[in-house]
Amino acid sequence: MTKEYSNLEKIRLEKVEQLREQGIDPYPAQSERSHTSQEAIAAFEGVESKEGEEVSATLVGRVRSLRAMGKITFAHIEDGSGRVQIFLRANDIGGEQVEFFNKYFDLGDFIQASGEMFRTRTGEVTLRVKEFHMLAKSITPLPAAKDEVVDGEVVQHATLAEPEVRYRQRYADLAVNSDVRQIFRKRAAIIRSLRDFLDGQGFLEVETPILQPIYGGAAARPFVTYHNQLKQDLYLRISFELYLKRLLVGDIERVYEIGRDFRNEGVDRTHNPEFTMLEFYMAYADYQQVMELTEEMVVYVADQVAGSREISYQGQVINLEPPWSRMKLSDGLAELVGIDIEEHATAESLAQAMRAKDLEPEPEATRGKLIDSLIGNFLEPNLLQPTFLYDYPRDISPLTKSRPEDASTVERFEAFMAGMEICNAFSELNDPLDQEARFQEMGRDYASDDEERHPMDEDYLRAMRYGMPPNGGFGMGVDRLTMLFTDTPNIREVILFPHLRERE
RNA sequence: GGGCGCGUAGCUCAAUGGUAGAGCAGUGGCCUUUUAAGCCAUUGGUUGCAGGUUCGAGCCCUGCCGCGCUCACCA
Repeated sequence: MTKEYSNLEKIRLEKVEQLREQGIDPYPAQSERSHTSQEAIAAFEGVESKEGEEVSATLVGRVRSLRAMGKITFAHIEDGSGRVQIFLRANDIGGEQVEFFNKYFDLGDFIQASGEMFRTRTGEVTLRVKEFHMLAKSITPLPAAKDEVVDGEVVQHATLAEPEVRYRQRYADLAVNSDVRQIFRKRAAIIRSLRDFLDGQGFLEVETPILQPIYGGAAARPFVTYHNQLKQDLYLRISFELYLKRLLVGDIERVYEIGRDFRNEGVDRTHNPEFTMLEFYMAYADYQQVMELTEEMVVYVADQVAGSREISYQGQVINLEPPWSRMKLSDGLAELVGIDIEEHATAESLAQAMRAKDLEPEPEATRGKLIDSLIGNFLEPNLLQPTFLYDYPRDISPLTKSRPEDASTVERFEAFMAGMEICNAFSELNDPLDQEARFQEMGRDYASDDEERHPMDEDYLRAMRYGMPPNGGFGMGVDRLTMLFTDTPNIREVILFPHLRERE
């Protein structure tokens, strides 16, 4: 397939040809810079008041605006540090050079320009260009029409808005929307601060297999692939849990991993087929201690990246200051749904109570799955301020320690804020006999073709039989945390290349 | 997967079923301190794709493709 060039592209291709005919390489390998644009501005402002001092600079960047006015031309170029105005004048470089610039430079081209910094009559620190050359010619016009600078802020007019194009052509989105670049800088800062925090707490960062012969650690459908030489199916991990806990058996007391999980499930505003997870496991801690560490960690991130413990998310102010609310799951459901799950020990009984409230329980669901649906439908959307919901039903928590005083519930919590689930944590089950029984229970409760069923992991049981210290574990969706801190309503805004259906 | 909505020039958007348009970008001019520069002129379209209804379809109908919102499943 050959590309059909648009009329605008054809004109620029012609310019490329003409440059080559003049012996000018439109894509040279060498470039130089003495200052970033902001460094050059700062350097000039530093010496501006001093007599006879000049700032010479060689700047590089992308041409973002062009104002040709006969014998002079103004333009803005943008580099990683920001924008700076450049000024070409026939008096300085001759009329032919100005004409050359006007003829061959388009919006989006990369340029290198050298000269002295000065301040224009209207007060903008600007590079008076002595020399310039093309660093890379842009063929396809960037989809930005016009920018305006108001009080140092770039205001964009009629900029790329179509979400489909923004996600499919993220490069154009980033090139044109500086606020999008800002989101991904913040994302990196969030991940860096999570690492800082955990490293500071004595956790060891590890990497465990993404291709797993047996998937586990969560209830989700996996992606399946095949290894040719081993002649076996492998699954892309749906969680890191079972591998990280094997490391506790290996006497690593505190361990974490930040990486990608893959779940073959629906795609929507808060779900991407691959997403970034943080899991940590902490020997000699239980879920109550993990709760406290969770608060500390999120507040640490807030201090580092937001500079405030109050953040604004989609018009809501969220106060991250510990301690967060703690709500026992059964109390929460009693209050918000009016059903006391402790009075309904079986799925049948609970389903009946739901029907009495005009709810439609899913027919084959277990008691735990019914409770889970009540959480998702009634609690989650209402939990705007940070809240720990704790003590979950046993049958949807097959890796979690039961509560000593009530074997039907387990020591597990999830944290919610802004109507979103942020993390999931528990006192990890370390009794190999109980664990084996749970795997068998799962086998009974789920149909044999239900891919969400936890497969029996014999090696994991063997590890546990060697002895696993009591420990608290934690998992958090990093993308969702990033959504909170960047005030974005869609997970695709915080993933550089989100999955869309393939086109053509 | 279901429901609702959207898809028009490079970008942002118009267009009662009746000649597909504007601003910006582009092209050609004028212009030596502009900054959404200005002024004059001007190019640019298989209206997502394929059918149908109609004298006539961007608009109405059907199917398909893609995206968004939403419900279901999930983190």
